[in-house]
Amino acid sequence: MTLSDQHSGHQTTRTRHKKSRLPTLQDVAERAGVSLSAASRALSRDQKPVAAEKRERVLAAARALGYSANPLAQGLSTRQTGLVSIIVNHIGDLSDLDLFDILIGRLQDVGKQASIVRLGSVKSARDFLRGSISYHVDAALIFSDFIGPRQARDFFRTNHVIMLNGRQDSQSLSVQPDDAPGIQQAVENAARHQVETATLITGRESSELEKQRIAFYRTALARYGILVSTQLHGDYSYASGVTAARQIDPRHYTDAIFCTSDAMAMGVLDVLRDREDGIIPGRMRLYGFDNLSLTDLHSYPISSIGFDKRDYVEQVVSLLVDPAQARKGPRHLGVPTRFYGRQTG
Amino acid sequence: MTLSDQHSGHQTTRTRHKKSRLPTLQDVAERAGVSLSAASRALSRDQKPVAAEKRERVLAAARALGYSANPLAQGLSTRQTGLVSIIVNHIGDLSDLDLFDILIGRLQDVGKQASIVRLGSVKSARDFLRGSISYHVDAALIFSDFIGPRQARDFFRTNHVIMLNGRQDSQSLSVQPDDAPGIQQAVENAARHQVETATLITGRESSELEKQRIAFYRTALARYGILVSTQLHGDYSYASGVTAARQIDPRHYTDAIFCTSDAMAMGVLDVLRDREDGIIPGRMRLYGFDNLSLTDLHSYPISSIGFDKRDYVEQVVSLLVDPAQARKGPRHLGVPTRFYGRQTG
DNA sequence: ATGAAAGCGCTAACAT
DNA sequence: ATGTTAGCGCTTTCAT
Repeated sequence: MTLSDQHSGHQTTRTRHKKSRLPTLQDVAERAGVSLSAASRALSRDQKPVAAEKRERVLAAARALGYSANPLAQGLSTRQTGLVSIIVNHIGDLSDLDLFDILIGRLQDVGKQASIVRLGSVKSARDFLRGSISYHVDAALIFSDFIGPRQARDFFRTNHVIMLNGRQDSQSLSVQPDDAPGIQQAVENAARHQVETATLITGRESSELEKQRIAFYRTALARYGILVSTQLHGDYSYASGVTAARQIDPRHYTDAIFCTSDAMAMGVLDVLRDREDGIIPGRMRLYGFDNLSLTDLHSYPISSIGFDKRDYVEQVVSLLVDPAQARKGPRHLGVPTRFYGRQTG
Repeated sequence: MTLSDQHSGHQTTRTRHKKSRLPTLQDVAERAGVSLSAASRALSRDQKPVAAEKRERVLAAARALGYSANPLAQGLSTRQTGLVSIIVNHIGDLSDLDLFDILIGRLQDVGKQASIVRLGSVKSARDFLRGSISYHVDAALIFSDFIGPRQARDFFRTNHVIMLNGRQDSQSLSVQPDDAPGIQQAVENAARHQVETATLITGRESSELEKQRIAFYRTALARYGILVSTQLHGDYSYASGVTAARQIDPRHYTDAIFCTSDAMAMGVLDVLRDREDGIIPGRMRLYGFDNLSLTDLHSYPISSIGFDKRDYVEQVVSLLVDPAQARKGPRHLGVPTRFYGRQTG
């Protein structure tokens, strides 16, 4: 590439033999009659030293050519891809779609692209991640509970891993809802309505998170003198809520049911509606968990416990945008839950 | 980089000054005592000429180092990133979550990563896409109805744009459900149950797709001699279903309601349940559209019309994996819808 | 079969 | 402020 080439406004040796590529920075520089680096500086998002007049020429050339930087090439230099991967089990595991929508929107706001990685099963996790782009992203948001903090650091050899599945250690960054206040408020609500006996329908007790959550319920219930007559296990799903509700002995009086997911609560509600044999929806208080938007439907007006999704996402983004700062400040961020009263509670 | 360096198993000049980078192909080559290109060939997924013994050494070295290729760098050479972007308005616009889950899973099966781009609003679309990675992906799947086929080709330099929003032209690739059979079957079902008068609750008639759908309904209804007593407009949402249902005049007898979305049908059902003034759920047949998994819930046992999601995704993937073939074969693929009978129909 | 070398498109020293 | 140059990590000619 000779100097005279660079100043010609026409096809260059480089562009000639490639048929109709996208315009490159090289092309822009040539058209503007400046050096490659000058063009790079002019187009850079942070203020780099360029003569105002020169910058204009470059910008004009870029516009004329319909130039758009290749993030891959940029990434190769800067080691920043602009890609953030969101690691989930299945899509449905993100119990709330709204959260997902807000998260992706905010990521885009701060110049990141969301890439969804669906793990599906435990075994494939490690191998899969190694092979994929996820291995080289700016940050990874771990929603999947298949991955622990150590593995996460091992997989992504970056510090930019944010644990959102409740599995954190002292070294990791994390954001986690604080279940206590919401549970406390829900139980208080029950107590105010003269609830004396409660049934607990929980998820897998293998999860640390769930164990802790159950402890919160029991502590709060005890505080108000509410007896836990039964504890049943489900897997957070609607179907498991149905199954659990059917196991409740009608003769065994209970005047409130607390479920650790809204989906289970929905299943419970549908069973209660079908039964005329002692447990009547009108007399029974039902509390869910997650505050799914589905609980706004007329047919599932279930009181629930949840956190502010925008708040949550904001915490995640704050860890993302300035990881240096994040490393100094608190590594584990929390967002409080609160009680959302509806018809059933 | 001297030859002796290459044969030493220790830190090389290159690795030394970069603090703890990920191992590169260079590192693998050095450890295996082969050239860079030999290592590349050995690790290539398609069979390149390498001595079997050499390949083994390279593979071993790669394993020992925990090497994993950098897709960005590969992409810079091959112009293939392994990224596919899914362009949507909002996440909720993908009326079915399941579809999303299946799609991402299958993309991963064929070695692609899904990147979600949330457009949010029309105006930002063009500018946004130009700046982002999406501009340089292997393919773009357009679910957002903000983007037409021409714009899509303009945005993404590639031909690998698949229109999934119903807005296609002769040049574009597309997959689209064929609404006719499902509608025909639903109407036939109504006719078999002595339905004589029907109400139609539709979405925005500005959409070509919706207009066509309505035409299908009217044709099928006419064929069975069913009278359309009223046509109301909603926006596909639950809330708009509620609003529409409240507008139905109780004195105006109708014995079936057809909605062009399940969400609207859910709203309608909830209104019907509340009303005791003439329209009784038991006597009224209700048909939705989309076959949402929510219609499997006890409280919304709504008969619906939908397509097989796996089938649909398979069509999309088929266009993706071999675009050359796709360009020869049919460019517009369809998946048939069918009727899913539940309690309400 | 194999290695050297030339890119892919860009950024970041490094001089000037 | 500006241009030159050396990478970023990989694939691919092109000789051998």
